Amino acid sequence: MAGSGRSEARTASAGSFAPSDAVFAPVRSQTAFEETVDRLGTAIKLGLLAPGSRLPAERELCARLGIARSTLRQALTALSQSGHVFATRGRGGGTFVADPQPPAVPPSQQMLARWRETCDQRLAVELGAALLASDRALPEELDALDEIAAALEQALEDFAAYRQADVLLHVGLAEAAHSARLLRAMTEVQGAMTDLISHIAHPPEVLASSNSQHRRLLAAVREGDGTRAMALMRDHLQGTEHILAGLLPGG
Amino acid sequence: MAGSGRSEARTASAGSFAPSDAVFAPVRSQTAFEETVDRLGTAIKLGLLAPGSRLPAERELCARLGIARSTLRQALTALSQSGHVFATRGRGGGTFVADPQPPAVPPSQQMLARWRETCDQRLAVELGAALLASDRALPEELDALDEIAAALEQALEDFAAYRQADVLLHVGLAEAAHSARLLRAMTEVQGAMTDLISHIAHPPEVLASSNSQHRRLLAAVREGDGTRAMALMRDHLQGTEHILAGLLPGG
DNA sequence: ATTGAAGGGCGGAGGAGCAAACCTTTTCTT
DNA sequence: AAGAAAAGGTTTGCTCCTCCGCCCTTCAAT
Repeated sequence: MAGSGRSEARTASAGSFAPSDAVFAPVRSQTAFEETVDRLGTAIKLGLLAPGSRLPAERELCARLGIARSTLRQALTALSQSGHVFATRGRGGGTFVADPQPPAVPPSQQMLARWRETCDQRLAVELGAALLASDRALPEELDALDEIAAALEQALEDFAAYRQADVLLHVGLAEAAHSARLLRAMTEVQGAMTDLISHIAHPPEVLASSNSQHRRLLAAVREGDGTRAMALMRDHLQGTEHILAGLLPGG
Repeated sequence: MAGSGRSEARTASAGSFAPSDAVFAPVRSQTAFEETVDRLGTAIKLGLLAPGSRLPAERELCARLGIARSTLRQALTALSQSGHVFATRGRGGGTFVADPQPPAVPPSQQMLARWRETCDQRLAVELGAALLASDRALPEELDALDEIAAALEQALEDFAAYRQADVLLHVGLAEAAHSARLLRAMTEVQGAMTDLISHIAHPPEVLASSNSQHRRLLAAVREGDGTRAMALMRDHLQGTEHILAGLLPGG
């Protein structure tokens, strides 16, 4: 890059920082269409919108999303062509989440190349969620999380089902943190993680150990012990990272 | 909210979650123009681009940002009209960061209403940065951070200067975490925090105590003790939160 | 049979962004 | 002194995204 060592004369006073690379990195602005496909598609892939369930009517949904109906329809058309939703017409009809969901597509080269960044982002989001949930979670929210943890223990043999419940647990934790931004960040990063790991074999022993971590994590959150919750979360996430580091380049 | 208890018949299997509010929240995609003004404006307000320093030439900058030159010029025109940059023509000219920077504008109602969300986001980013930096920071990066901490201790009386060095410290920590996304998230959230707190009086005693936290935090990072770094960071951030909670509504 | 609620389909208006020129100013080189 | 080079400033036309409004088709409920 930078040809000759052209020293810029006067730089910032406090050291030789060069964060300009980050400041001048490409601005990538998604269109409303792309963003909508991402949002709905991720929610569906994560099981946040259950198979068979009905989406709000187009005229209502576009109002909620703050976009024009034609734009929403473009997104729905895309999701319908990829087999994630289907629509029926007439009164009582609507747009429904497809019941056998289409098979997941393998992650792109880009995704695989940036897997460590994704894990870093997840680390931040999950630590924040664990700490805030320890302070703010309501008893009924914790009960719901315990139920999900119980469901997880029944799903050691079926990774698709396991992953789905796992996502609900982590998203539920972010919900219990009562922070809308953290919740959105959590769904985004879980979507990226699902893309990364859904094609990887997970032996039942690994899942069982993961479950024990879930239990201890929820206990710490219930006690309001944020420090322990963060420590447990850290260990929990390192499991995934080690698996990925063993399988992907750039470890 | 939700008017009558309209039970949706069949929902997800594992509990009564309703994350649909988050899934169907408005998609608001910034334009390339807005995003560019934000990026450059924030970098300037945070002091990441030092007053008097020169931006890359328009033809180069628009290539780096991945936008058309006309779009970039719109952004530069906006920043020039707000007094953040100025341009000189001819060979050897260019676009420069204005030297006395224009006075900061008071935060908008929206900003003030969402201050807690901003703090939550900051918590996640800073915890992640602290932990990752403890694992990954290079000695020379830590030395640079120590220098900034030293500069901070000379600035107890001038909050503008203090805040600027403080930002450099936190952004530097994110840099030492070696995660591009975390770095960008850090600059974003520091920009939001600066908007929130720059109009608040900070007594020197508070800043002094903050400095002692900085020192202990950097020591923990240098030792690679991520757990302690996170605990110290947590305490450090709570200081700001308490101040804001005392002054702003919605505490 | 009628009605109402749903998806499906135009067509035009407005604006954002891009691309490729060309102009003007200033400084450096020859 | 002349010219080349490097910068910001300007103009034009095109494309694509998005919005808005209106109408059509389907089909269960009444």
